[in-house]
Amino acid sequence: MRQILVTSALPYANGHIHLGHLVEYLQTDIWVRFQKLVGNRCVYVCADDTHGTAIMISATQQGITEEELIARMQKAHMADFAGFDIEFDNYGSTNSPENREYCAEIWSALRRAGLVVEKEVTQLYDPVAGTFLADRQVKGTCPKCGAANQYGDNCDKCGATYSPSELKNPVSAFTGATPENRSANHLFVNIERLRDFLTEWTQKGDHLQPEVANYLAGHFLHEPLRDWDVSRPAPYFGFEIPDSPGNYWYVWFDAPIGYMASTRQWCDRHGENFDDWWRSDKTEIHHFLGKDITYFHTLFWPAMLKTAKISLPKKVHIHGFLTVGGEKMSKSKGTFVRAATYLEHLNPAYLRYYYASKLTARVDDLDLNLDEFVAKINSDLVGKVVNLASRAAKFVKKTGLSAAYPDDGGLFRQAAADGRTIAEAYDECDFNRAMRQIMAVADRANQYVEHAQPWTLRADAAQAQRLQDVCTVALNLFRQIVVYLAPVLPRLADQTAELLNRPIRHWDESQEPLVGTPVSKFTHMMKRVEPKQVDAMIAASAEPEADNAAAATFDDSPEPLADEPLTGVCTFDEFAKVDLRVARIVAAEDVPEATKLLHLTLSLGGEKRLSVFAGIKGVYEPESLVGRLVICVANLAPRKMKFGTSEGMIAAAGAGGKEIYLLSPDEGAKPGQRVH
RNA sequence: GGGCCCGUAGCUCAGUGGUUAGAGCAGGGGACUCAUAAUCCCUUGGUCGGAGGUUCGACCCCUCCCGGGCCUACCA
Repeated sequence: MRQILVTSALPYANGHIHLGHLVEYLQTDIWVRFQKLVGNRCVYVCADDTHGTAIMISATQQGITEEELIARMQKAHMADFAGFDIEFDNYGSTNSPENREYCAEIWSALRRAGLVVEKEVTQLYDPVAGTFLADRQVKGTCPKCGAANQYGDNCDKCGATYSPSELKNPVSAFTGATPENRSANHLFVNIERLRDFLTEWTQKGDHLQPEVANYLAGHFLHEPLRDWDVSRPAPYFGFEIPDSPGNYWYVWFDAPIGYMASTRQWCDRHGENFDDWWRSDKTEIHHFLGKDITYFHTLFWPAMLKTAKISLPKKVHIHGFLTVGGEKMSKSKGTFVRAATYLEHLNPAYLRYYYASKLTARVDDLDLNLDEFVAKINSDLVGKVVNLASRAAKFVKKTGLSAAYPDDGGLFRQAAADGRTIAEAYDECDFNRAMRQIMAVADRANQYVEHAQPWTLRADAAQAQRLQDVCTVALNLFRQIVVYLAPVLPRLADQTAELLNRPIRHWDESQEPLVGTPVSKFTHMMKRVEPKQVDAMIAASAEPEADNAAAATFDDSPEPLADEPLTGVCTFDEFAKVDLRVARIVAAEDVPEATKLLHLTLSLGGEKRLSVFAGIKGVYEPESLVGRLVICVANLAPRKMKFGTSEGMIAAAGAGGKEIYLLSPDEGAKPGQRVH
């Protein structure tokens, strides 16, 4: 039995999980579930990556503390992962005491090894945000062609390159302030001194995919490795460096250490010894990550681990990016789909299978083609796999499976033997190959049913035994397929366990046929995907194209959002409970005894009226309201008030007091229409 | 500006320095009706992005070009 520790890259706490992230978490989760299913001891840890300038600035813009921001985002991330059946053994945060502890430990090892050097760095500084800026965080007018709103390093329009100080009208991308030059001392790690080790480790021992090893050899290791800048001056959201007050560890220093910190939390919860997992040959460590962060994990991270005498990863599995319809994900096209949005429209099993069917052990990008997505789910999962149970189960509902496994022409044995190559494909992360082989088993099973014609057998009472046998074969082949698919489709495995009254706990359940068990009533295990559902998801994800030039001229204050920060995620179902309607105010009268209330009568068209008390007295005159359209909550539970019962609520923005702004629909809206 | 990856049938992808380049889906024809318009049988379809080169021989090696995606820009 292998003992395996698995990580996925830590998602940054500055944004929500989207379909691109899920390539990695699903790939990892499938691999982990496979390892657990075959009986290996496997622990899967992850955490939110919470430090850095971007978090600091976001928090300021939202008017909340960094801690609040990262706590909210962690909650959202964990909900998204759970929604996709991604099961971490521990999900931590880089802003944890455990992480600080391991950062200090590795840091002192780097110091002891004499690898830390100090150098002065001159950088652009944003005096308003009070923070240093990378070149990319400065924008201005291109000095060559005059194109507006270009980054501080080169021009997208004419391709010219320059330094940020050459930009005309340079501004901070965060605050719009004019940046200035400032110098500060930074701490660097001299990894050139570990060149021999890094060359050996990256080029030998199968720790990396071949293309990754080649890339490193050609791109980094052919020249002296530059010192790695691992500190940032205050203010910075992160951990202050103990022996360098006023300096903080750069987010990329403490992020991978978060793998250890998260493991530590798991160990503490389970009475495990941390050193058995990170300082022992008996544990294999596997990292899964995207190609953009290759060098952090294949040069700096091994260098840190080596120096601190901590276990090196056995394998770093690097994957490509997600494209949708062959293109980069786009917010304006609606292909930048958040995990939460997907879950409102589609079953997570669909995406799990689709990605599995496309993932290989290589670094290639993965394309999500939406038409193919629909076709593949309907054809493979519903048409081939679930169909097997669907066409056989009801014939044996009364009898259960045969007492002895009948002659099936060697089909079960063949598929059992296929389990070995399927398992190999899983273990090598070649899920595409595994899925192809599993579907081949499903094809053979459908051919078998076609040939055996249970629908003919059932018409002849003398063939009852034969009918039961045929269905026993069909259901066993189905179950075998479900075992093979269990890492990808855990819910299907559970449903199958219920149908056949036998849990699926181990890969080896695919090796012996199941006989003599009762068969439960068959219910649909997975619905076909309707293209309409996919369209709805894309429509829900589409954001109008932001015109950068125009956006720059708006100068909306961040205060309203800061005063009332965004609330937690609301699912579509929750939102759908609120029935918002267009309504016409047909009567409005003062309530003399009340200080804030007006009594409004709303028409939803036809005879439908709602009597509503609204707290807008003194802001709107009753006469001016009659005839206008508003948006109301039409299904709000009626509420008894001092002056009568209020049957709804009209929607308005503003802080209250004199600041109340009723919402109006655009022209053409009709009373009674629902707001979606 | 530097670099990486990809470009094989309509779509998504396998594939090996060597006989007639494969699969799934889609398309066409037929069968069946147990099943979520599912299944089964047969079948159309590719000058392997383009141009050179190496080789007895290249889709697979080299060069250049074109197209697509991505990373990075001296805090790699």
